[in-house]
Amino acid sequence: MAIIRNTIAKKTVFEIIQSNSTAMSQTEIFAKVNNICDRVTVYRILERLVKEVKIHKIVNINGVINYAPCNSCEHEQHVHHDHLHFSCTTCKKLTCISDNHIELNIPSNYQVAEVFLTVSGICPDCSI
Amino acid sequence: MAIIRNTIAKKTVFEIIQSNSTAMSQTEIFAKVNNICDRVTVYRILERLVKEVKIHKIVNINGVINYAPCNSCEHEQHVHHDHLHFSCTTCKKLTCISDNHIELNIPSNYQVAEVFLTVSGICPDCSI
DNA sequence: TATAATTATGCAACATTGTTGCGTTTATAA
DNA sequence: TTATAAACGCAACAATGTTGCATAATTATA
Repeated sequence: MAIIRNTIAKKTVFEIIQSNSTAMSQTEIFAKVNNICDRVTVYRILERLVKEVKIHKIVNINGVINYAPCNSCEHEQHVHHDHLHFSCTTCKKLTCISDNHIELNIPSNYQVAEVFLTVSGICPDCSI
Repeated sequence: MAIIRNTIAKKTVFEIIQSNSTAMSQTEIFAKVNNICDRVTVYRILERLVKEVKIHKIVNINGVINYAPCNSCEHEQHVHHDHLHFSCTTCKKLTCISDNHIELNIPSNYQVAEVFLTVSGICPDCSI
């Protein structure tokens, strides 16, 4: 029964993630917190926000971990975030696209937990 | 019109990737090359093999880049590798599962290049 | 065959991203 | 107001990936 504290740094980090239209990496987030806290603190805040299901992790196609708010999932009960992510090869931005129900053909001896679906290509902003 | 050389190190790296049932990270591959070359060379070989479409990159759910042979795609023409990857949360192994054709609902202003579909869970070997 | 051109390599150094330990500070509950 | 648990800063470390440059090896060409 850990007590959750809503510190200034945590609020700031969450607001930064929420106000951005695309998913953000720790580096991008840290660049926006204006040194109100240490970069290690940002890592720890992100960890906590993920645990509290306020944000979720998405791995970009280059291996960098990005974070996006869980807004679109709040009204539903699933924690799996099996929506689609679009990774722009030009601006490198990662965008969450509305839920996509997908049918998978996975052998029955595999126990499925989460589905990660990322599509790469060029986003509307970059295709002029 | 660069000339491609098939060096011992390159052959070895390719054979290691081909003979493994799951996708491998640079670290795992380097551990198997028995110091016949430097770790930087392994990185450069992997880069070349990807460019030559002999292997393909897959990002694991933890952000680590893995490499798998392009065998299953050779008889077809697509370079998109839009098959499914299974990422075991227990043994951390990444396995390529046979092609899965998936229907996506992506807004038309997004130009799709590649589809990355990774499912996490427990693989047959780990579910006893 | 000798030499030039190009590809591949090794090594060192660096960059980025993420983690851990520990002492200190701060917020919340009593 | 004080005790306690959560959050933080700092330093140090670890893993992964990159770059520059000199050298080695292979291929082309004279």
